Amino acid sequence: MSLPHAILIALLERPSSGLELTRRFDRSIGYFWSATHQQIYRELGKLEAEGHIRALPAQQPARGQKKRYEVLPAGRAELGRWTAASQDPKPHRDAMLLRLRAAAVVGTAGLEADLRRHLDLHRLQLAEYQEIEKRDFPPGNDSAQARLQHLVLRAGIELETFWTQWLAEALAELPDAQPPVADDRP
Amino acid sequence: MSLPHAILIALLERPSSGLELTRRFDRSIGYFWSATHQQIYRELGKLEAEGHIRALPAQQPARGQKKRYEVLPAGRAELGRWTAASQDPKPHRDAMLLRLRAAAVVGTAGLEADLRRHLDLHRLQLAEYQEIEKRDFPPGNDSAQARLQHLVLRAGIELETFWTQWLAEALAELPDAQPPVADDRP
DNA sequence: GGTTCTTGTGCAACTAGTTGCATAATCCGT
DNA sequence: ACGGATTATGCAACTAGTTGCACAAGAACC
Repeated sequence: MSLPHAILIALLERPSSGLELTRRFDRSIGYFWSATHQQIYRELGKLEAEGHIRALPAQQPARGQKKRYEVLPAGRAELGRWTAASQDPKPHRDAMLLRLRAAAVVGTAGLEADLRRHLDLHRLQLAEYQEIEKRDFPPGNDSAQARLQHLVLRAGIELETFWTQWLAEALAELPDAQPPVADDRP
Repeated sequence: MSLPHAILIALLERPSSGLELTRRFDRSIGYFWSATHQQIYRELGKLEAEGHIRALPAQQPARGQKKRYEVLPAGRAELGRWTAASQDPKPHRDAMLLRLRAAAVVGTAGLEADLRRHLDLHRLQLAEYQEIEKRDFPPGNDSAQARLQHLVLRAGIELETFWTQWLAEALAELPDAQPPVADDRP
């Protein structure tokens, strides 16, 4: 039940319209809490009804018109409450690990292509994170806020690093597969 | 849509009743695909209706009676098909990362206790994985099946290792928190 | 020999997330 | 000005997962 809170964070960082939020969920926020535009619009409606956000006054509040939202004090309070509240870690579900375990029983036939594809996807994501790190977190900026944001980004970097290494190992385990192409970026 | 396949894997590894499956989902399989007993019973019903599994003939098929299931050829075929099919990686959602990002905006007050609690939980899980590794994968066993299973377990170990390190770093970032107690197991 | 505890099975309702489509406004070439 | 592409907003139906409870059978209590 965290989508509303993800939206509150995004809106606190910058008031936005539904579409702008959607774009930002495709980038930064979405890296660890993804959402589609349909979910976002639905949630914006609820958050407005609850008095946590409000639409900035616009010319005509009609369909197909941009509507920008900002967070109200009640919304900021709710976010603070949620952040501090104790929450159990959600159980993971990872289909690729499951498929490897299935492969131990029914064989590895047909797995190689998808392992390779996932490896490429994770390498791409890792490169994107490293790009962001270079751009937004040059050494020397040590404000508390920047350090926290950097910490979150580093989680992304380290997780993607893990997956690229693990998938490369998995490919090496396949009986008749070529070893994965080395990642020869600098 | 992978719960039915997780169940097929478990049943191929060993035919079981609903409750036995539930227990195994609390341990091994559940480490990367969790499920409650309600989900499992529902899915067993569907899998039986589809002809993927069948109940081993029992004395009285009454309520409150153990019923053991085994996988039929159609079920094994379906699992093979699913394992080889291309699947997009699911977008991640991690509430703790989201909370840290929220903390960058609304402050870190109240976070410390839960960070510490999660750190303990991950350390516990890591210890459990390492125990399993020591018990089930002594050096020298290099059958293809064992290597694949070990690979999956190592993913769990490395992910938990990452989280314990990351959470310790996060605690170190909190303004007025003590550093996390060192993990002084051997 | 009734009571309560534990084990095993299951339904129903709810919540969160996904997929597919609908609609309005605006921009842009002709 | 007209007609199609793009931008922006949104509803509805579906799927997957969670929560809460119900009920039957046997064990164990005493």
